[in-house]
Amino acid sequence: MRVNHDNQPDTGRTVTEQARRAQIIGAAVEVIAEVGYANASFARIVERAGLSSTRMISYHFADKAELMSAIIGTVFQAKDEFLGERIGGTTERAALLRAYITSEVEFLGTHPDGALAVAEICANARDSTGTQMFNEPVLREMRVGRIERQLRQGQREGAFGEFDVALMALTIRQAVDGVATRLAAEPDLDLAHCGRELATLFDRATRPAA
Amino acid sequence: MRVNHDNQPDTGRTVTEQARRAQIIGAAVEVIAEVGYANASFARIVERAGLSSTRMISYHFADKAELMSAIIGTVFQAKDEFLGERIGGTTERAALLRAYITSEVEFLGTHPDGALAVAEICANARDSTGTQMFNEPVLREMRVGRIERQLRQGQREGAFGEFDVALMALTIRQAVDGVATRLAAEPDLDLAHCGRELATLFDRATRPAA
Amino acid sequence: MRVNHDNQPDTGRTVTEQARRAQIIGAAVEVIAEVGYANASFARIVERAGLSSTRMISYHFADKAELMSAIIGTVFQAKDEFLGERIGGTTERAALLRAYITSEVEFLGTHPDGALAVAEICANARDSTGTQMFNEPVLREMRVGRIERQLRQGQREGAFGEFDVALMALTIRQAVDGVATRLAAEPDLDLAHCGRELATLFDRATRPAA
Amino acid sequence: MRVNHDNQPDTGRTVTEQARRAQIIGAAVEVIAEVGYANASFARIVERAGLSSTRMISYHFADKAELMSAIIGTVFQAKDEFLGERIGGTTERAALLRAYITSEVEFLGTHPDGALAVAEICANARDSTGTQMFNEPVLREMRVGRIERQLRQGQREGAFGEFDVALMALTIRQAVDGVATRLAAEPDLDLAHCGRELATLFDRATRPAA
DNA sequence: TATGAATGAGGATTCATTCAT
DNA sequence: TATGAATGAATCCTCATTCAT
Repeated sequence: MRVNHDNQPDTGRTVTEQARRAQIIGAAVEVIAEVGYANASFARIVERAGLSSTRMISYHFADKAELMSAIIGTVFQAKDEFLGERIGGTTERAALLRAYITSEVEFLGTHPDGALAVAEICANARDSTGTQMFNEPVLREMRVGRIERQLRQGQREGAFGEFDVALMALTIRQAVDGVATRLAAEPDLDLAHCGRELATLFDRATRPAA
Repeated sequence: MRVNHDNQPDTGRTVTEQARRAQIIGAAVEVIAEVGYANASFARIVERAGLSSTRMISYHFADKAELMSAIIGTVFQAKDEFLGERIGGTTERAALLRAYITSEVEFLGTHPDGALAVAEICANARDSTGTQMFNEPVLREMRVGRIERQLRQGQREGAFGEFDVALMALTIRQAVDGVATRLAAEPDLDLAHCGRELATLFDRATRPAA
Repeated sequence: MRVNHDNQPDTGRTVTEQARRAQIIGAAVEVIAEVGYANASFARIVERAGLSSTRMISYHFADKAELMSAIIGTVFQAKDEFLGERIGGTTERAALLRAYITSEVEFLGTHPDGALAVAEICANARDSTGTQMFNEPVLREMRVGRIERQLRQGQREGAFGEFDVALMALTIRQAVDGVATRLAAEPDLDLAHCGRELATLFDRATRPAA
Repeated sequence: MRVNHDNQPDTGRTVTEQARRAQIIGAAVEVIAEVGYANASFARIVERAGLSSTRMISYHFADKAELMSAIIGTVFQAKDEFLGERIGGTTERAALLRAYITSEVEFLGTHPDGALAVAEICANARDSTGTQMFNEPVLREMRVGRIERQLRQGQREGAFGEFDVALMALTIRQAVDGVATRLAAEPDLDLAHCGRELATLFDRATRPAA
């Protein structure tokens, strides 16, 4: 039996182990995106992954919470790379916000299941007693930490007007998640258009008073 | 055994029946708001309602879907009344939008559980096979129908600038739902402030180009 | 509340009472024929009858067993009349047997649901502990009493050859019930043909040795 | 959790798995024979099998339908072997029919529960909506396929007279099933006698016209 | 003659998880 | 590194029946 299930990066894991985890994570992402968090049972996930028994999941992940954490970690890493490539050099605050929003939406096109799965997990992940799997501060940092810092810095520099940063950040996050959900129901959705529209929306909303 | 469970208004229901349904709906709303849709089992609901067995729910509602529909109906009716009183006479488009948004947020203060429960249901309500309980058009009409119509009319009248109406409406809805969720984690949240902030945010975002 | 539920003929019952019982019996017959004895719940029966609650059944019949008895009584009465008209004057033993079999099969055409329902009830009617609702001698008399007497009398008179009367009677009963079942799956079945074939079959089987 | 429940022969199953399935099948057969199909709940079956919870059945069989299929498969395999040994070399058509019928009845003596259980399942197996578990053609092949082929071939060769093959086959099947039922109520029934009687009955019924 | 309201027991099935090898 | 075997608790829902009016 494996000991030391943990949520660290793949330190100390063999290649096989990493591959199995990736396989399970991939299947779980697809299943969650398809049937929703509540119906994403271990049974459905192993079926999708082509594995023989749910025992495989329990073997590679300590419990459901760890699997969910691993999914979030995987998707966030992919998103960080994706955003890094697109936002990298941008320094001007307003341009940065535009770039951030369009990139987030663009990311939905390359990882539609991943983005949706993470949104589902964040919105629903609780254990059977109803208590959140991730505590509020962690959840908040994951969802809006980066945006909040950007907005706050922009305000400090005078690039943005006055507004409640936390609320603006939450609204941006919710807007992107909303597009992710809509994309699932409407696969032909024009994401580039959505990105531009949202960017313009929040550009207007954050612009300093004339 | 009761027959003819249906989702119609209380036509043809006795007072007792209506009272029991209201009691169950109330308990269900609280439970969903507290532990989330996925953990809102019949067992938890009857416990909260102080009833003897889950049989009581099955007796008064055909199935879980009908209970959820009834919850949505109840909350929407309350919200419609609430909004009606606050928006009633307003005719000017921009003021109407402001009033709509602040009223929606204000409603979260009077019915925090109801608003949260409806958001949870809309986001999660699927049967055990993973297929949505309410089909996409119905769901959409419930969530953003009213806002879309307001925005479209305002654009026609020149009160608003150019933007993708569907996307703007979705963003507004998601923003309000986001506040509902945050309110659950942070009961002291200043809703009046949130309402004003959101109203200003979307006022700026929809204003015609100077 | 009604007292004196009993399985007697309609003595002492008002016209309304009789009508309600007939309505319920009719619905029950249809439901049993359609979904089988095991799935013929009170709920399905009242739904078919267009009544408001299963309470109606419990009110007019002491319990499920009495309802089943009433169904059997009703169908048997109809069948007795039907057979009486067709067999009435026949005295010659072999002709009587032919007439009996063809009439039984012909009856399936006029009361397909009734015949099937009775067969289902006889085969399946047990309470929840698994013990038969009707005891063996009663059941046997209902199913093969008449045929056995005819066969025995015919043997005594030398009109038939030697065979085990009980077994022959059972085989005839089972044959007719088999046709009833097949008719349900194959509504266009040529019953007149089936009747002639079965009559010939058992004519040959019972004929005295040459 | 086990995946890949299927109704195939024991290919790919471990010995333990096969043993457990056999244990459950055996218990189910006894229970069905004793209390009838409708009352043969998972609870009763595990109790009879001496297992701890109904979960054991759900673990080894996908659902009730698969358990029923497995029972039918098991009993049919036993019967095929049994009939094979007794009928094997027989080529003459009339003798073959006699041998078939007597062997079928003799089989009731060695597997009274199995034969009765299969008859119960065939007659009653429907899901909760009332629709048959096995479709008509499959059911028919199981019950009368073999007899029909024998009769048809015999007619072609002139060993039998004229009659409706399907109806004769059905009557034979129903006759044997009738004996199985009667045996349950009357355990001392002389099966050898019954077999001879039925064989004679159908010999007379199928014999070519003099 | 009817019905509204309620009930306790039981139905099959699914859940994530654990033991032992 | 993997897996076969098992499990207790929980899921929603349906059953025929009873109480009180």
